[in-house]
Amino acid sequence: MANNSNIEMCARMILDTVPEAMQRVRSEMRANRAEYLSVPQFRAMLFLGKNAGASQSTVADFLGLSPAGTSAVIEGLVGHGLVVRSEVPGDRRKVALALTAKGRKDLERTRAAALEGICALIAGLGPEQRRTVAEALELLHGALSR
Amino acid sequence: MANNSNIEMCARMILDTVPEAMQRVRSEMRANRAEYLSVPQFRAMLFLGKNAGASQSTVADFLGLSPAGTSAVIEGLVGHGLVVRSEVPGDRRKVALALTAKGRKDLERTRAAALEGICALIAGLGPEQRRTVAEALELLHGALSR
DNA sequence: TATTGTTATACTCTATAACTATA
DNA sequence: TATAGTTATAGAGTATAACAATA
Repeated sequence: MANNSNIEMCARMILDTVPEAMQRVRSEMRANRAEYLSVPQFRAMLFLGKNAGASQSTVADFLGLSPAGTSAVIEGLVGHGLVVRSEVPGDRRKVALALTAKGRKDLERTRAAALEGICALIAGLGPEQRRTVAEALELLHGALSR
Repeated sequence: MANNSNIEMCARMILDTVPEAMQRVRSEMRANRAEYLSVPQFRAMLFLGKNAGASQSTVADFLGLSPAGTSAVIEGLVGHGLVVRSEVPGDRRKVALALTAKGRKDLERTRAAALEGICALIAGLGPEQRRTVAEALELLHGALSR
């Protein structure tokens, strides 16, 4: 019962705070020179920055989107010249995705701007409070990844 | 410099984890009988459940949306018969919003289902880990609300 | 048959701009 | 002039379903 209230309070905080934080992250991204990159597009680029040559279904898994949705997100990035699709020798169904030179440059800039904006949002927290937040988000990330 | 790395790591965790958590919250809501309520619509209803008679601009502040966007969200709720608009005596520009009886009933059901879904997501965490997460989200909520 | 990806469709989100009505 | 809200418009996000190509 104490256990029950514990887990429910945690769930309530997630329901209250995650959408709020998401709104702010999105606003920060738009405000800080990332006008033409949506959050899913940005996340796809972050993933491709670390996983060059990934297939579209791999990206879909990472983004948590349907194949159709992922296709649309990637299509936008290709349209902006940030990502290229190429064939995978050996399995002609698959598409290998990678950042272009422009994509890598823009990712770097956007990433720095987004981080700066988020730093501004949490500037009011003290060092150990930030440590608590970082630790908790790591826990949450682990729980959601399973 | 240690300070700098601390704040930047926290920002990086936010950028990594908040969108991921948002995806899962949305999926849970859709899966658990809340098919016809989007996250912003649900949040608006939660707010109106505690702030009956609120004006649309008050809801806009809470949601972090523009007046136009808020108008659209509310329009959807009115269309589903979950919210009613009424006049404010004394200032005929304003609109007072409130849940209908159906709205209150659906909110209760949706809220329970959403919490249950989120509880399932974090079931893998231990009690003190959940306490850390809840505490951190409270800190984050406080930081974002300023 | 199962997998990878696309196209079609539909509804919602989100923003900006222009507008009406009221204060 | 300033505020509350709506309408118009546009580009993304997100889902499902139907499809083509490949394995």
